[in-house]
Amino acid sequence: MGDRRATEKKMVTMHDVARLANVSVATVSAVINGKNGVSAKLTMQVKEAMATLDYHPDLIARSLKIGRTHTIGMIVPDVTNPFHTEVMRGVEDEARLNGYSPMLCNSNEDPEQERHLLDTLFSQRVDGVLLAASDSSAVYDRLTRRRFPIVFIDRLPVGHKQNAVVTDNVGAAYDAIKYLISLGHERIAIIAGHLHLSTGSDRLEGYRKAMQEAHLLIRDEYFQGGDFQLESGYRCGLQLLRLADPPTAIFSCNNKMTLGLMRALSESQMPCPERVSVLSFDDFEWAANFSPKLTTIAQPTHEMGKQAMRMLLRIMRPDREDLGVSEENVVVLKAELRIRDSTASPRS
Amino acid sequence: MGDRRATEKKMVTMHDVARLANVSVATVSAVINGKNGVSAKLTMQVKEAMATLDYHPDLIARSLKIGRTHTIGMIVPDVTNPFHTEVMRGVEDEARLNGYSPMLCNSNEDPEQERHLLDTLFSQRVDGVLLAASDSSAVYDRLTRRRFPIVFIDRLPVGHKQNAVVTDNVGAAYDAIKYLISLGHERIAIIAGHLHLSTGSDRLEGYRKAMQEAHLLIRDEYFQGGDFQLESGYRCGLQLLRLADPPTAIFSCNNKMTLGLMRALSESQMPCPERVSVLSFDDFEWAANFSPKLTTIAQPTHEMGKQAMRMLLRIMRPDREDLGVSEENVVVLKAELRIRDSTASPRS
DNA sequence: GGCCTTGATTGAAACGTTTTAAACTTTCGT
DNA sequence: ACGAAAGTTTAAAACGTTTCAATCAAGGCC
Repeated sequence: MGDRRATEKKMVTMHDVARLANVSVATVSAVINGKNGVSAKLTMQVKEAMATLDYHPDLIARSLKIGRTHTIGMIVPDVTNPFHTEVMRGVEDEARLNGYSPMLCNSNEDPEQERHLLDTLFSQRVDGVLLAASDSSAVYDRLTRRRFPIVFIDRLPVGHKQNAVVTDNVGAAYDAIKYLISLGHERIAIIAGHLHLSTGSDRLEGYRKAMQEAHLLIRDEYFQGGDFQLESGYRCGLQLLRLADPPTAIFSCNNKMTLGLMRALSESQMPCPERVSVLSFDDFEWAANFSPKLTTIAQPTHEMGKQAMRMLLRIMRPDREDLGVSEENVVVLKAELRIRDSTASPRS
Repeated sequence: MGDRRATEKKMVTMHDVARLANVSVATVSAVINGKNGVSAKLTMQVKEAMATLDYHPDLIARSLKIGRTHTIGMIVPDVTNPFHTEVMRGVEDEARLNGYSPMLCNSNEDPEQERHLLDTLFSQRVDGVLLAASDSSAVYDRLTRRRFPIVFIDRLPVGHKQNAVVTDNVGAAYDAIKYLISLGHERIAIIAGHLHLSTGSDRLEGYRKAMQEAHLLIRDEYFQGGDFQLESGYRCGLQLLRLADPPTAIFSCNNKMTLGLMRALSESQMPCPERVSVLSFDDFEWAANFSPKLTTIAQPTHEMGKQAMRMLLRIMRPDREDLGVSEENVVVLKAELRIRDSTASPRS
């Protein structure tokens, strides 16, 4: 033990195993991959050799050879948003169950970075990607032209309805607004998200539908365009509260914006729900401990991740002849309204 | 366009580029890697060829050849915990800045799964890993023996103090308890985390130190052992509240357990801070909107991620002769006490 | 015009696997 | 005993890069 170089970093390879087991690399490969046709004796020898050398197969080399990496990419706009990590959990469970490793990436709600991530993932030869989009449709086209396996999750560019698993956003928003109306609200405002994304536009549509059906006026100043980030919720909230004729209820289109909105409310000393009701998309662990406890629309996050991963697995299967069949390939999940203390009848 | 197989999935390779550019693959490789010594003319030809073919280098093949993947693994016990995703953000920023792609994995606070993840990452030949440990020291030894680049982050098995970036947990806990004492509390309980992890034992130690220094009794029944999960916070909370002589203040050792604790409080109709004060480790975006607004210990999450990634980069550098130098290689960051409304003087 | 030097270009050998086809065994029917 | 058939084992050719060493072209110097 004197001549070892300090920086030795040699990996133990199949050849080492083969040598120790007095066997060819082909045989080693065969036992690793569980091929039958290897005698019990050699199998044993190989297994022992692997154990004593603590051999770990080089997945890089294997991937290069077989052309698949058993790795998938998952791009979300914000890892610190519990909604996305919860669906990530669903994805992960289903992925590992099928021998895939997901790699989570963060686009920061930035189309530029999203494109960059897609390029990187592509270069890393992931077998497919799950995408909670931040961009408009351009990217999608580029990839789909290459028949690259991709499944949209939660949000997708408006106009595309393929390979996606999403919540029934218009239905959920519609039900939520109807609930507010049933409480007696008429001056209902909305803090919307990015309108070029399905989550943004669909939730707005649900709002519109419910309002129109109740013959309620949708005032221009009650529509506030946010961007799903905390800061925009705060800004939009202040705008609404400053109005001469402020709304009695506010529908916020995601959890982060709701958080901003609540800050705006408390800074403005505007009691909720006494003076203004708040109803928010996205339930989260903390919602029930909020002050006040938040009425939310809970999406089936874990299920969403699971379903998306399943769809991706289906698409990635090399033996797919089903591409021409043009099944719609869209899974729509139902959301659930969780009524708590942030909503009440107006002027009660 | 009639003879194309439906399942054609041919990647465009360096050879294709070389052929189109009338050049050898070596030249293509040279221009891709920005080596000098390629004429302007050929450089141009190659770049054009790459563009028209929309060539993306195969990182798998490259990795196999050069023996590095420019990928690192990051294992956290719970992706849905905002603390961990915030440090992940720091890691990510620093990693991408240096050309590394982090892959996030979830051990679910399960040593078994953590071991499995480490094996997988190792087989995937990541260049290093960042680990928020769930296991005791065994794993660490195995890896360190192979000189595998690893940096512990936030939490590490007790007894190990190498290659880690952590918060000054004992200091932070000590200050927090001193603050409670200064408010006049004497019956102070703790909901601790896993004691085989540094975050668990160090925070307990800080608590002990402050109590002893103030000559306050540490009653057995005021110590509750949790496991950093929501459920355990709830359970321990109920235990404490049921005591004949309940504490006037509770120190909860992480955000998830605090959430459980708050549920226990509200179910038991125990007003906070009137009857019992709550002080929690881990600040998070929602803490200030909690009911009541939570007094917390805020760790520098983003900074933590950044520093850890930096340390890993240092360790991964192949030209490291500094291993013998045996520098302690531990970064300790200061936390900050954020006083809000969940703490008050007793019986006020 | 020969001879060196310098710089640009390329052929071919790796990297650690999988896989095909060929080369060995053995068994067995005749 | 002989050959066919069946069952094991292996040599060698990929996979798409990088890189070393060798080739080639072009000046520069006497």
